[in-house]
Amino acid sequence: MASITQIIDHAENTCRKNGAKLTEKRKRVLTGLLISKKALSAYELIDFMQKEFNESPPAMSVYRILDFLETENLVHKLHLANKYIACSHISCAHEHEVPQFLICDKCGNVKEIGIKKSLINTLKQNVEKSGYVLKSPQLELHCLCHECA
Amino acid sequence: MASITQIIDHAENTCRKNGAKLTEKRKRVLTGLLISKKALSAYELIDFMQKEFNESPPAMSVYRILDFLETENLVHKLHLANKYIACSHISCAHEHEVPQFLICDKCGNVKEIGIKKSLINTLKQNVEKSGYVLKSPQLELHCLCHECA
DNA sequence: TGCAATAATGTTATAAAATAACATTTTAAA
DNA sequence: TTTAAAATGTTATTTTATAACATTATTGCA
Ligand SMILES: [Zn+2]
Ligand SMILES: [Zn+2]
Ligand SMILES: [Zn+2]
Ligand SMILES: [Zn+2]
Repeated sequence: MASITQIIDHAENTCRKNGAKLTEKRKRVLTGLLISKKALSAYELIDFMQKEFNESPPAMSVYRILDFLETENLVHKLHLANKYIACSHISCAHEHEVPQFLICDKCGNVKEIGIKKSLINTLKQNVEKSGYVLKSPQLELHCLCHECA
Repeated sequence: MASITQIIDHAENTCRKNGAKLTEKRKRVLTGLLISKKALSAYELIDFMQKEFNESPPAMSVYRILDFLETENLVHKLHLANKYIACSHISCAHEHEVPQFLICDKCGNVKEIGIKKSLINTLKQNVEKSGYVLKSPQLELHCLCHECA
């Protein structure tokens, strides 16, 4: 398990390669999400940063920064509850798979797993059979985690 | 394709069987959702009813009524965007399957299809392999509809 | 029937989440 | 250095959701 500093360094390199800049403020927002074990809404993240770093960036900036981090594939947005979570593969070299999120409805813990190609194909086929085109097969499932089950 | 009146009558019977009451106001909210082809938020639904029926029930009541209709399986809530849509099987006699929603990201049209048992099992297995328990396999997928693709 | 108890709906206030419009600061190029 | 673009800040507003309490309607029963 890489340290936060290592993760941030790695993320900075990834951004640089994409011609994007991981600024100090962006780093701190990302650090917040990395430390938090749960997915957080923008406002929850601000509260969290206040407690952890004694720093509350304005909501607007946080929204923009989260958008940026999402574009760079450093965080994911869970539409299910409009919350964000740091990518589990944030320091991996491999291409990012389509993520599937297991969200514990009780304690809020989230686990990110990759979707099997075969499952994606099944989904795609189902969708096409209905005359639709699948844009993103990202799945977000209501679950209970090991502790809460 | 059953008429709205027929659907409402059928829904009323279903409710009665469950010991619940489909009141006039509940009927009108449901009618709104039935006429709308898209999933609507509570507030969008109020606007829609204002235009269609020249009637705007208070938001609080609409939220409560939507909760009721959801409990009775007459409408579904799409958590993806916190919107509601009338069930496609609202007049069917058969047991309701686990729904899978194809949501057109461009025009907002939603198609409700049933999930194959085998797909549900695959999902369940994936989840269990990760130490979680699947609470609800309802799927909400980002798609493009035939017209928008 | 008349009267409680319950259910359904209404009202008002407030909280929470998201976005819009514009200002300022910082950074990178020319 | 000057200028353009990018990043961030500020303020206001909109949208969504819930809480607390009031009123009305319905139902069961004395
Ligand atoms: Zn990821
Ligand atoms: Zn849990
Ligand atoms: Zn349905
Ligand atoms: Zn469409």
